Amino acid sequence: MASNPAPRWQRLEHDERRRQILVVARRLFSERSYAAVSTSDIALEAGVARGLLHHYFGTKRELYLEVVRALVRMPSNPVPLHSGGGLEAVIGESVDRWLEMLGRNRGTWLAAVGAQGLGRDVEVEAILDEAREQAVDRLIEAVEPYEAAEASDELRAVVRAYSGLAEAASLEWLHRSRLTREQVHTLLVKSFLNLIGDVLPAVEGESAAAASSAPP
Amino acid sequence: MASNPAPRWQRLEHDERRRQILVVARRLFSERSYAAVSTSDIALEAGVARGLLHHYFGTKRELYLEVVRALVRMPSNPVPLHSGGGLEAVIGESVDRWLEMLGRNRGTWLAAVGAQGLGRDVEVEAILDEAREQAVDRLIEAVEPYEAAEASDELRAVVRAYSGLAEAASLEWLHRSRLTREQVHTLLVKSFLNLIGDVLPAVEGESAAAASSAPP
DNA sequence: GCTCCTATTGGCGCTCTGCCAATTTTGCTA
DNA sequence: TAGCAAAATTGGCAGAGCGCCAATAGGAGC
Repeated sequence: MASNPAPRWQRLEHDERRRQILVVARRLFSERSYAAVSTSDIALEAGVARGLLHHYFGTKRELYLEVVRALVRMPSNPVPLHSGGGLEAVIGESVDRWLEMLGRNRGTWLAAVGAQGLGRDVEVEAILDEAREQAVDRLIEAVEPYEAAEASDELRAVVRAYSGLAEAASLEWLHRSRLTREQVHTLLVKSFLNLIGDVLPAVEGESAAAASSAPP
Repeated sequence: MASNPAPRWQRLEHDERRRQILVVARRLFSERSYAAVSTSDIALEAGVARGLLHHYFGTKRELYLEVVRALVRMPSNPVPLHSGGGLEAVIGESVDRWLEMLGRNRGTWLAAVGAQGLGRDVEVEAILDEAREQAVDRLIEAVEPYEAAEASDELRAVVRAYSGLAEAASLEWLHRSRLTREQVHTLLVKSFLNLIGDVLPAVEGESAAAASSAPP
């Protein structure tokens, strides 16, 4: 008898179990720092044995990097929608969509960009940097129709600087509450137009001056 | 007969030994991540026993926080010199001094602002945030003579956003090399003037509009 | 030269990570 | 429907790092 001993644990499909562990890890790593989260914590909350984490992800660090990769898939900068209208309209809409995304994913975004430590973690840095660079790409695509010249290194750098402004301004809204959403919107749109229309030409002028002074 | 057995170790004064350990820790924590640096590493390179670290700093984390505190004492944003002249001259000089500081402390600054991880480390965050807020204070002091109204929350927020722009732009110079020092200078000065002269009024207008629409 | 103060060492116990063999579950087949 | 084999899952072992504390050893003062 006892023909049906209740299974002590359930056997899940590879991807499903993997996803389940990632969800728990993502939450814990967003709440506390890397060092403050032990693999036992993750295993406990996921309801599995600690060894299973290593079966799926190899090391704790690999699991962590996987979480980071999943997190930065969320846009981290204003992403344009390719609609008609003038440059201001395009940028205004991009900023709007971005702010709406931030409002929905407040906690996650704060965890992704708000944390700063010391000591360069080249792998994490590379992941975050690539995500930001992609955001720059998309923003540049939106600007290109309105820019006579092709995308220069200077344009990329200026847009990248703008993304730093955008992140800091968004923190003022979500974290410090010194700006409203509407104010951030205004700040980002006007700043972008100024950067493209006024600052960028001056910066490119510097470069031309440097280049023309080099030859004899 | 061996009347002078050479001392196996030297006994240093409290502050001196503490400083010596901090120097080593600062270097290692700047090179690698927190987890990748063991207290044994630090003790070994400092030429002391591991237990001594705990005698001076309590825990590894305390030592780490001490290093962070020492690092952010370096200005992390353009700091104005209180000279005469117009707003543009003041800002130009501030930016210039800041870029010079960056050139001298390239590695240290990159370690301090370049590293981003995941998971909020509230203590580290607080230290870095306070340093940035102080930079905002000093920048505002420089602007105040040229601003009619007193320092508003909006002004603080806009300057804080500017510091995000400044950090990102500086990374373009020091890390990615897509901008020259002169270009960063131009970018920062013109952006600041635009932010204060053009963007800030618009942002403050938003606030007034919101306030006046609230009462019946 | 002796003594006392305290800087410094060395080692114990605990937790955490990485690894691997043993065990259990479950789909498939005869 | 019972048995088989593949794969998921567990549990425990070994090594490393951290926190702590009693014991030791410079070295300054008397």
